[in-house]
Amino acid sequence: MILSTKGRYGLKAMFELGLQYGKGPIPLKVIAERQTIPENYLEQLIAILRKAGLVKSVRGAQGGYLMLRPPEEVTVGQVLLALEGPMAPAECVTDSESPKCKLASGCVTRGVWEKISHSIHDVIDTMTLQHMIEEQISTIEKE
Amino acid sequence: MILSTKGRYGLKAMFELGLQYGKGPIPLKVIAERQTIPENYLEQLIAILRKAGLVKSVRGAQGGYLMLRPPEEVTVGQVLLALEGPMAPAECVTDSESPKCKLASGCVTRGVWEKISHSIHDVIDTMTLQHMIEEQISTIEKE
DNA sequence: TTTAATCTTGACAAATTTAGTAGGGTATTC
DNA sequence: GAATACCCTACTAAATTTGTCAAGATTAAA
Ligand code: FES
Ligand code: FES
Repeated sequence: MILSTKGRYGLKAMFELGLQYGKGPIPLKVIAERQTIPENYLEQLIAILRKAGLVKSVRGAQGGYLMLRPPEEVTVGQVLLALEGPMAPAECVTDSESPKCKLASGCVTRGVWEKISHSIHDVIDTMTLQHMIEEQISTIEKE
Repeated sequence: MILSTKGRYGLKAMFELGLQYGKGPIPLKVIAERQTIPENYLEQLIAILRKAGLVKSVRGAQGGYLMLRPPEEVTVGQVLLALEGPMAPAECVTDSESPKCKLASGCVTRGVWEKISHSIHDVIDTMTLQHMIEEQISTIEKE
């Protein structure tokens, strides 16, 4: 159960956008180079993030992408939700309105999925891009 | 990021085998019916579990499958590892010997993947089939 | 106003995974 | 030897993953 490159590339890209926050737009090309992501593929990923309302675009020369909100307000969970769908082991433990599992009562695995889901969300819903940035700074200082 | 049916069916099947522990082999057909899993497909899944050393088979009439160890000693994590591969968001935070991520130092997302991985394993490596069985019994009693 | 930078959209596609289906073979028991 | 049940392999339709490519729209800057 490894995440797809969508989530892995996408979070790296959002980190770069977080670093840049408040300093104007940054073109995709730069992000793609820094994080070694195929530029054309990243284009598709950032389109998803744009539609999810996490970033906005500025067209034309000197244009690029920028975050709509400060990195303190954007959680890892929001990014992964947009790119990977609900971060839960089964649909029935998602907040989505589809209860799907009719067998919910009497289902022997539901309890497990709920516990896994909660533990994942404890992490990703509290961790923001700002936390990632701070962590990165402190590991660099140690070298 | 929803688990595939491999993991979802497989854990349900292991639950049934856990219930049956100590009472002789149980045929696949019964498990498939109780948990509504296509029998032929379950055959492939249980082959994986057998190769992983979690169950053994008894051939012939009155045969079937049984768990090698008591349900207290089998964790959800062992089952999911066999069926879904490492339960981590990225390869680099797996115990496997492939360090893959050459960029580990300087990687901005690794910290996130580590935290997610730990929180998942906190749950699945401590939860056993016996826990699932007990939980199931207590929810039935409440009705 | 022209040019270059940049986003936007949509098409295409190879490789892999998912979620089965089908069927013949083998071992065991009654 | 008939019934039961595991064992193994092959096949497949559909979806997802992981991109690549090309044409066009928009805007800033020269
Ligand atoms: S897997 Fe959803 S209720 Fe059982
Ligand atoms: S994703 Fe593995 S070290 Fe960065």
